[in-house]
Amino acid sequence: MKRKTFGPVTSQHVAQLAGVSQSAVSRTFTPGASISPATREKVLKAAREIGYRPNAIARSLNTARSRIVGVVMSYFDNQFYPQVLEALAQQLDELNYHLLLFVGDRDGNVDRIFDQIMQYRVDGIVLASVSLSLELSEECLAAGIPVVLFNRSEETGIASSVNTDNVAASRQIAEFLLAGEHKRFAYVAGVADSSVNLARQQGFVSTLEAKGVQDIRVVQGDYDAQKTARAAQELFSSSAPPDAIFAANDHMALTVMDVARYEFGLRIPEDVSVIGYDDTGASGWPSYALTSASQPVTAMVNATVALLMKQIESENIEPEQVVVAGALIVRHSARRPHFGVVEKEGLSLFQPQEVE
Amino acid sequence: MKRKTFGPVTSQHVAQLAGVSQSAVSRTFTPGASISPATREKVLKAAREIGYRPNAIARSLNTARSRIVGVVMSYFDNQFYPQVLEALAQQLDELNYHLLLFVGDRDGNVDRIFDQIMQYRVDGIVLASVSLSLELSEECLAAGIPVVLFNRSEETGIASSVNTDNVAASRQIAEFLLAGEHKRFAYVAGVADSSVNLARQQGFVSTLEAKGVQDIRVVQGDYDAQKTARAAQELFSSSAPPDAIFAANDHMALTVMDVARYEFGLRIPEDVSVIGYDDTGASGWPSYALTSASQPVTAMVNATVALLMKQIESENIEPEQVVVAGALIVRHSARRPHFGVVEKEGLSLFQPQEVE
DNA sequence: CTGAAAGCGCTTACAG
DNA sequence: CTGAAAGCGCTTACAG
Repeated sequence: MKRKTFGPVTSQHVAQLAGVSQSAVSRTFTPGASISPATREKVLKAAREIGYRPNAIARSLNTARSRIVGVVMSYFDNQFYPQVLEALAQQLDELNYHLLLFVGDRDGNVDRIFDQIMQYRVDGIVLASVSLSLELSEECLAAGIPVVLFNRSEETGIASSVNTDNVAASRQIAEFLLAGEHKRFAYVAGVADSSVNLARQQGFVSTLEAKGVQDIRVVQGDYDAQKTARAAQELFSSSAPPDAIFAANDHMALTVMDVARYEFGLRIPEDVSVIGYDDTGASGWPSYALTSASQPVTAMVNATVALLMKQIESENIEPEQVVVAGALIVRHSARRPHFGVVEKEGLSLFQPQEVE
Repeated sequence: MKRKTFGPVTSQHVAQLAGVSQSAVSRTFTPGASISPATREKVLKAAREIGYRPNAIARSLNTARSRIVGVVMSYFDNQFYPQVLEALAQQLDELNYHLLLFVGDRDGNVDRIFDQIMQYRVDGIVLASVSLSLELSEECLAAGIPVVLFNRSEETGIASSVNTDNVAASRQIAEFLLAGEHKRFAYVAGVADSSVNLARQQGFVSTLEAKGVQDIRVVQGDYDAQKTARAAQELFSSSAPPDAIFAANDHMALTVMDVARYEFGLRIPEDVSVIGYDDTGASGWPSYALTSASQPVTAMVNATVALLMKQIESENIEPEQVVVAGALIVRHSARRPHFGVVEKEGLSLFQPQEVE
């Protein structure tokens, strides 16, 4: 005697039990299909009785919609990404889409991931992986599947993307530090050719230079804790160590803080100010109290999902670059200037009067 | 003129181009199927030419294997889970399985998730969600789909599970604290009826009681940062505050440390020792240097995937409870005893000689 | 080794 | 509103 509960239950079984055609069963589970309340009820009852659920796989085969979106992500160490993933899963779920997760491996094996994505005929994909974004997005676009780049962009403007205004926010950080009367500046860079790193570095450095600051040091953290620690050590052991450091993201900024305090005995912000980018959970922990440019997860994910849905629905894919508004969240890791910091909803923000 | 690249490419198209039957195409993409090298080559060439990739959806329809495993997870704030997710995605990918992510929502809406899972005919599911594990696992088991509970278990032993030895590890924590000559103990509990919380509390409290310790305080942190902060405040503002606190996981332990230091000006470990469970990334950061019972992510995920595969392959599901070995990682958040701490591979572990 | 054909569980024109 | 039937893109006995 088999222990199997019932084996797979199909619409046929339900039809039989309800005494209707298989089409009728299908229709009662297809929103908007034409079906009388009476037969609908019969079907529903039968379905409940034998525990029937439409087979989504079979459905996608003829609708040519899988209702699956692929998410390519890596760098889970950076709390920003898990936060994004959680929000993405929830929002997608509300729209009855599902999330197939691909972890970009360090080898940057684009082809393999692309292959998998294509095989599952995902309806869309969001690329939030550090490295392999560009190639992958081109391939997907070429294959006609909607893509949105998350927290990254590419020059050609061929793909849609969602970002905060990296240049503007980094300029603001420079101004904040300048207003705090810092003298020796350093930038801890992420992976050198990542779009957000480029934008942040440019916004920061060019603003400082415009104000006549010289000798801005740039070291490579590459979004990696170990490399960042080494970069920080290099900075702090130099003859004229910086008194103001902007790290391209929070994860690196926290590492810089730890090195400063525990390896060099520096006080923050008395001896050195540190600012990050992301405003990720740990940045708010009192042990760090990191001043950081926020990337509003919910708003960014909202925009991403909206973009994706629009593209999935409309045939022709019109690329769109969305920029979500962030703010410079002021905490205690950087000396505060004497002006420009305002209180808002329990947070301190840097919002100097725009003068020009 | 349409801009579409080619539209969906099917095995039919390839067959035509290669001058073979559609079956032949199918066979060249089915490992182990009987096909001559010659026609295989023809097919591969044609496939490459028009960019063909087998449709995984269609395939699963007749193999009755989706090669998808569902992962139900929540509580992404706790870094342990993102770490697990990343490892899971990678290991599954190596076996050519895919990961469909479900985020258990706060409302504990089991039915909805179960519904989605069933609709996609996932081949297996891993439950790593705090709340809704039990009901969900029962439903899935009843439906005949392999389940493994991750970092949780249930009494009936009907479902497979992967855990560390929560009772033993918590007993060890008690002994460590005792050896450090602490006097007033407290336990910060997770969600009261979660299996791991129960086990940790029991291991900790019963060991202390056996040694004659009285007045062990238990407060509820519920795996929630806010509640944990309140619980810690309660602890520290009492007349005889504890000098030794074990929090059911690292995430809560870090919060306790922050409250102790920044709200009560306590020194750690001079005034109070704090120990956690998980040995999650942030615990190693110098700002915390949390002493914690480790949950080896890779080993646990290995075991999970192995269990899942075994169950997917064999028809009858033999539930199995796997216990992965952890260790008490000694850092600086708790006073060290004068014996029992050994150095191993750059880490300090608590390994007193077993006497009894 | 190979092809014709049935079938996986659905959706969706098409007639009625 | 309803059912019979074709078809989605594959896999897999079955004959040869």
